[in-house]
Amino acid sequence: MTSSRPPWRRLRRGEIPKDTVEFARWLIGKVVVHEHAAGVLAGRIVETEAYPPGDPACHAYLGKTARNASLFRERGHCYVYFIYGTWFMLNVASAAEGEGAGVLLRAVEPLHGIDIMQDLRAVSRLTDLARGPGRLAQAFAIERGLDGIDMCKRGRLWLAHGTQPAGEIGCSVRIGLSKAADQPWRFYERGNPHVSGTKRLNV
DNA sequence: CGGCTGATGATCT
DNA sequence: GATCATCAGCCGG
Repeated sequence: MTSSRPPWRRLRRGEIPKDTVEFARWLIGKVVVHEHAAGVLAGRIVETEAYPPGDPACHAYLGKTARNASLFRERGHCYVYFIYGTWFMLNVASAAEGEGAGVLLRAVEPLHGIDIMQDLRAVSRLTDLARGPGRLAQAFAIERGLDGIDMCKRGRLWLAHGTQPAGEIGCSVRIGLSKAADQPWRFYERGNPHVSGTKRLNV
């Protein structure tokens, strides 16, 4: 691609499903774009997890704080947080203003800016670039400064429709939780090698 | 391939 | 002081 504008069609807030779990499923096959200083980074979303209102595992569950404030914004805003002393996680708020819920982007298939992602991650294998939420954030140069951005508007970080529709979508329990670990709120594109998790979760 | 473990720092109690 | 929506590296089968 040259210097022209990225080709993907931006998501409108009005077309986002209002139900968080439905939204997580719907996001499979959509595209996330970061207009980074080094160039445009884009990937096709292949794995998500829903953290709906009232879910004990949702960061909004215990109420609004400085860290999780973005989760309480209108659906479509991003929520970036730092965890395990090393990793950022990229989420999309999924509820009405003030309600508090979100969808974690767990893995993408790199589409554009792959050479930049390889520099950011220091790995060359395509399937190691953004398979897992921490890796995704690293490959996409996601950091604190991006927290709260409206991903339905023109800007540094936004969501778009894919050019390739989602394939068959699988569902499993969420990964890495101690609370509400039995809810089937993880979604992934079946057979896609960029999906994280163990073999038995990806049936 | 699956299972385990140490690293690492912000956040909240 | 505990917890944490993880990862890379290592080990055994």
